Amino acid sequence: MLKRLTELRKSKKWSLQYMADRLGIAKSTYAGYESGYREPSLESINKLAGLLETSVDYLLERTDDPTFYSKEEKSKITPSLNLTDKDILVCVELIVDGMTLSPDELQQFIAFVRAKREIEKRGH
Amino acid sequence: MLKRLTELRKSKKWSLQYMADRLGIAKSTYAGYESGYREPSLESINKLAGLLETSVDYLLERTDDPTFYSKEEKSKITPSLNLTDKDILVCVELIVDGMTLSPDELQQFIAFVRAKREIEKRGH
DNA sequence: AAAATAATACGCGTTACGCGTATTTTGGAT
DNA sequence: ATCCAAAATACGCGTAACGCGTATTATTTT
Repeated sequence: MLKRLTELRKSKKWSLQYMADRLGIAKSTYAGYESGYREPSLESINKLAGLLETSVDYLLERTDDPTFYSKEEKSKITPSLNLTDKDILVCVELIVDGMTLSPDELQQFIAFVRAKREIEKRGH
Repeated sequence: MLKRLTELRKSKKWSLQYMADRLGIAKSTYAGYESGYREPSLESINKLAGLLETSVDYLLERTDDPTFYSKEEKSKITPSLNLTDKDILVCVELIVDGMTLSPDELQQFIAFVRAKREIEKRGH
């Protein structure tokens, strides 16, 4: 039914005609998306998310968070830790069973992961 | 072309048949998605993102971040990480040699640390 | 090497997408 | 309140393409 299409379009005070023009489709076609009479193609839903500045997942109600970060923005805010960085423990505390991980343990862990991945590779 | 469908499916070592069964469609139909011969419906792409534990936006290449998490899960992020929390990877990406750590790898690591600590204890 | 499982290719019937157009509704100006 | 234009909703039709079954080819397993 894509009711969020309607919500977002109205919040921006855009008309069906305007939306249709931006997408390059007929007004009746776009109207069908909002009413649930028709389903947009993947390409169209992709454009729609861009136009409305949100995620496809929000339009499909897989999430309630309407914000969407571009590829560049994402890399700034997504918490991702490079464990191979030997100074990582200076910035963040890693805990197992309530006890802080020592630098030695981290080193051993990395060696462990590398060995395991090598074995898995050969397995193919 | 949805090449990420292929990537994620293979990384989980699932067959076309298995994917088709999980989605409730024919194998040839699903194969069409990966090859680009067919396009999945919104319902199917939604299920696919769920199955492959990622976002629709990632499947459609609107983002390069494969992780998908809800608002509540996001709020778990803190400067100190409890690796024993089985949902930790939902919030934070851990990287070794440029490759994201899988849940399996983290679990094995925790078991590894516990065993090592147990041995050290006996040494006293 | 044979058997089994997985992946790719193709033809066909039917769904439903997208369009144009017509009708109804809304909102602003007089 | 009335008129009018713009916006929204409804509907019929042609056809693109979806989904299926099945056949063929490739890959893995025993």
